[in-house]
Amino acid sequence: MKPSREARRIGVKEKADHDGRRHIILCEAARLFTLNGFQNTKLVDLADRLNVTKPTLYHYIESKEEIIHQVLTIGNERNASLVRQARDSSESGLGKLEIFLRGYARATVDDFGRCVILADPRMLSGRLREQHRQAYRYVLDEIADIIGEGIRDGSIRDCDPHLLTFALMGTFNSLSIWFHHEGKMTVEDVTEAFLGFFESAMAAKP
Amino acid sequence: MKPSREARRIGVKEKADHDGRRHIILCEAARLFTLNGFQNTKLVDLADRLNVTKPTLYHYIESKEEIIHQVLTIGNERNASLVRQARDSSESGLGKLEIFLRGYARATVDDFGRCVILADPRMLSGRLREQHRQAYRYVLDEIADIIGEGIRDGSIRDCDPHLLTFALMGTFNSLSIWFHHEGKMTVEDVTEAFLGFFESAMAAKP
Amino acid sequence: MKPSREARRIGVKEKADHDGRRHIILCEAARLFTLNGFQNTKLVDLADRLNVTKPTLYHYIESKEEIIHQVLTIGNERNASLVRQARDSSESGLGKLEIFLRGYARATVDDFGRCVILADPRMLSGRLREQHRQAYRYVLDEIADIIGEGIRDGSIRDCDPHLLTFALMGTFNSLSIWFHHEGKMTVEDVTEAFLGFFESAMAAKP
Amino acid sequence: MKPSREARRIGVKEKADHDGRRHIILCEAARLFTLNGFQNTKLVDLADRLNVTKPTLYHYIESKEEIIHQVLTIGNERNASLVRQARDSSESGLGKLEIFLRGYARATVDDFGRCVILADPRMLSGRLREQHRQAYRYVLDEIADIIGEGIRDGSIRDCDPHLLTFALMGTFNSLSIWFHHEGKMTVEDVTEAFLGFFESAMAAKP
DNA sequence: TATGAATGAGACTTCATTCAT
DNA sequence: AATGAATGAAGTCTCATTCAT
Repeated sequence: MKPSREARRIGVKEKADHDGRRHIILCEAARLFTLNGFQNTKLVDLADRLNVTKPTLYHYIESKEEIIHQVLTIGNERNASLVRQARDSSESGLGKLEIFLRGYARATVDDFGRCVILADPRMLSGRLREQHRQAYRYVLDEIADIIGEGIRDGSIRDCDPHLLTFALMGTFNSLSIWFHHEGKMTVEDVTEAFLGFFESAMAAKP
Repeated sequence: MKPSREARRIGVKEKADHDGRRHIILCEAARLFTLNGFQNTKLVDLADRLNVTKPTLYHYIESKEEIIHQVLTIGNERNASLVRQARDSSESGLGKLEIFLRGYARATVDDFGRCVILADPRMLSGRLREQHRQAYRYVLDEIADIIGEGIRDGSIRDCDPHLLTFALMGTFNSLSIWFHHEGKMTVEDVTEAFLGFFESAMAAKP
Repeated sequence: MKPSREARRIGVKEKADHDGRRHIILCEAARLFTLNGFQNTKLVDLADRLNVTKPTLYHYIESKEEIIHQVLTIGNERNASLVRQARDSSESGLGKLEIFLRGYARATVDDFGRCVILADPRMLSGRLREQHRQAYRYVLDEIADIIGEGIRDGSIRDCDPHLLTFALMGTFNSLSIWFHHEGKMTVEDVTEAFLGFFESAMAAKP
Repeated sequence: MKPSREARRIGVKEKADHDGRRHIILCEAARLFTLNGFQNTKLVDLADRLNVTKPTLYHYIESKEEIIHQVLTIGNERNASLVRQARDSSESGLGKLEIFLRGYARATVDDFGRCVILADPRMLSGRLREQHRQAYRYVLDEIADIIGEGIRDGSIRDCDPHLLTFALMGTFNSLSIWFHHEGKMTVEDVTEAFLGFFESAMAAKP
C-alpha cells in the first residue's frame, strides 16, 4: 500500500549533509506546491516523494509553515537579486527594466518562482505573511523606481510607474500559470513577444 | 434558556425567498473567499457572517464544494456573457477587444470575478474542476479569436493572438489582487491606462 | 429537486381522522423499516413517502423512537393475540402449537411482524427496550408452556420445551428474511413443509 | 499537563505487530458490534475500549465501513471454510450436513459469527453489500447441495433442500441471539438437541 | 393542520505534529 | 538519523427535532 522505502532516501546518493538534505526537501516541496497547490500538498506526500517518513522531515524543518516560508524566501531573494542586478547595471531606465524582466521571466517558470506568484500568503500566519508581502512589495517598488528613472532619463514614455509595474508584472506572472517547458516556445521567445507588446508604453515617444 | 438569536438572519430584511437567500449565501461566500482564501474560509465563518448556524447552510447548498462551484459558475458565466457582448457588437476586432476588456476590468474587481481569477481549481474534484477549466479556456480562446479578427481586419497589429491574450489577461487579472475600491483611482482610470500601455500592440502600424 | 407535494397527502382520500392518519404513518414506517432497515430510514424518507413534510409527522408522533415503539407494539400485540388464540383453543398441546405456528408464519411476512423479528431492540432506550423484550419473551414462554402441555398430554415427544421453542421460532422467523410474496410458494406451503421437518420432534413416539 | 495515558494500549501486552494490532481492533469491534449493535457503536467507543484515541484507529483501518466489512469477511470466510470441510469429508450427505452444523453452531456464538448473522448488510454501500450477500448465499447454496446429495444417497429424507436449509439455518442462527456462554448448556448440548428435532427430517424413512 | 427555516448534538475523518524507540 | 505509533485540534456533514408563521 505504501511505496517500499528502501534505497534512494534523501540524499543517499548525493552524500548530502544536513543542509543539503534540507535544500532537497525545499526543492521537492516547491515542486509539489506548484503541481498540486499548497493546501492540497500534505506532508506525507512530500515525505513519500523523498522516500522517507513524515517524522523524518521534522529533523530538517520545524513545521509545514516553515517549508512554505523558506520556499517563498528563496523565491523572494532571487527576485530581489534580479532587481539589484538590474539596478546596478549602467543601463538606462528602460535598459534596466528589460534586464530585470528577462531575468524575471525565467524566474516565473521555475518552482520557487511559481510559488512566490501562486502562493496565497494568507496561509501564513502574522509575521511571516507580512514578511513575504514586504518582499514582494519591495520588488514592485523597485521596478516602479526603475520606471521612474526611465521616464526621467527619457528612455521610457511618461506614465504612472506603478500602473506600468502592475501591467508588466501581471503579464509576466501569467507565465507561471500557463507556460510549460514542453511547449513549442521558449521562455525567451515569449519574453521578447511580451516586451514587444509594451513597446509603445516603454519606448519614449519619438 | 439560550440567548435568543434575534434580528438579521439570512435575508430577513430583504424578505428574500429560498433562491434569494441562496444567492445571499453565495455572495457572502464569494466575499469571504476573496478576503481570506478558499481553504481558509470555514463554513462556520460563512454561517457566522450570515447570523445562522452551520447546518442552516445545508438548506441551501449541498456541500462546501458546491458553494465554490456555484461562485465560480456565476463568475464564469458573466465572463462568457462579456465575451458574447463583445463578439456580437459590430465593431472592428480592436473595438470588440476593447469592449471586452472594459467590461472584464470591472468584473475582476468584484467578488465573483476575483474568485474566478484567484481560486485554485485544484481544490475541486474531477468533473467540476474540468468544467471550470473549460469555462476559463473558453474566454481565452474567444479573446484570441477576436484578436485574430482584428489582425485580419487591420485594426490590430500582427502578432501571436494567444500571447497577446495572455498578456492582456495577465495584466487585467492583476487588478483582482491589488485593486481596492477605496483607492484614489477608479477601475475605469486604470483600464484606460492599461489600454494605453498596449497601444502599440493593439493599434495597427500606421 | 424535491418531489412535488400536491394532492395525495396523508389520508386525503381516506378522509381519515387523526388516529387514522397516525396509523397510516405507522404502516408506511413499518414498510420502510423492513425495506431499508431502521437506522437507514430517515424521517424525511417517511415524510416523502407520505407526501408531507417532516414537521407534519410531529403532529402525529412524538419522536422517531415512538414510531419504532408503536410499530413493535402492534406486532407484539398481534403475536400475543395469536398465542391466546392457540392457548384458548380446545386442542391438544400439539394442536395448539400448530395453530400458533400457522398464524405466526403469516405474521412473520407482513411489515409489522418483520419489524418485530428484525428490529434491533438496542436502538430503543431503557424502558421501551425492556417492554419490547418482555413482550417477545412472553411469546416464547407461552410457546414453551404449550409445548410442555403437549408433552404432558402425550401429543408431543419429550424434549426441552425452551429449546424446541427456539428451534421453531428460529425456523419460522427466517421467513421474515427470505420469504417474498412474489415467489412461487405461498406462506402456507412453506409452513406445512416446516411443520413436516419437525414431525418427529413434535409427534409423540409411537 | 494531561493525565498521562499509560498502560494497556492496543496490544501492549501482546507485543503485537501492526497486523496483530489490526486484528485486535477487529476482534474488539466484533465484540462491540454484537453487544451494542453496529450503528450504535461509535468509533470513539471502540477506541476507548482499546485505550487509544479515535485517530489512532485510522492507522489500521480506512473507515468504519471497512471495519464492518472486515469483520464480516472474517466471519464469512470461516463459514465458507466450514462448508468446505464438510463437503470434502467422505461422509454421506447427512454426515456432511451434521459436520457442518456442528461447526456452524460454534461459529454462531462467537463475535464474528454473530456479526455475520446479525449485521444488517444494508449499512454497507454497494459493492461490499453485494459481496457479503453473495458470501452468505454461497453457504446456503452449498448446504442445499449437500442436502440434495443426502437425498440422492438415501441418507436424508426426500424434501425441498432449500427449505430444509432455511429451517436449519434459522434454527442454528437463533443461537446468536439467545445463547450465552454463561448458561447451563453448552453449544454442543444445544446442537445435539437441535439435530434431534430434525431427526425425522434428516433421517431417511426406514 | 401544515410547513419552511433553523438548530444542537454529534458522527466520521484528516492532518500536522509529537513521542518513544 | 529515522520511524511506527499516537494524538489534539479541527472541519465537513447529518439528522431528529423545534420554532414561527
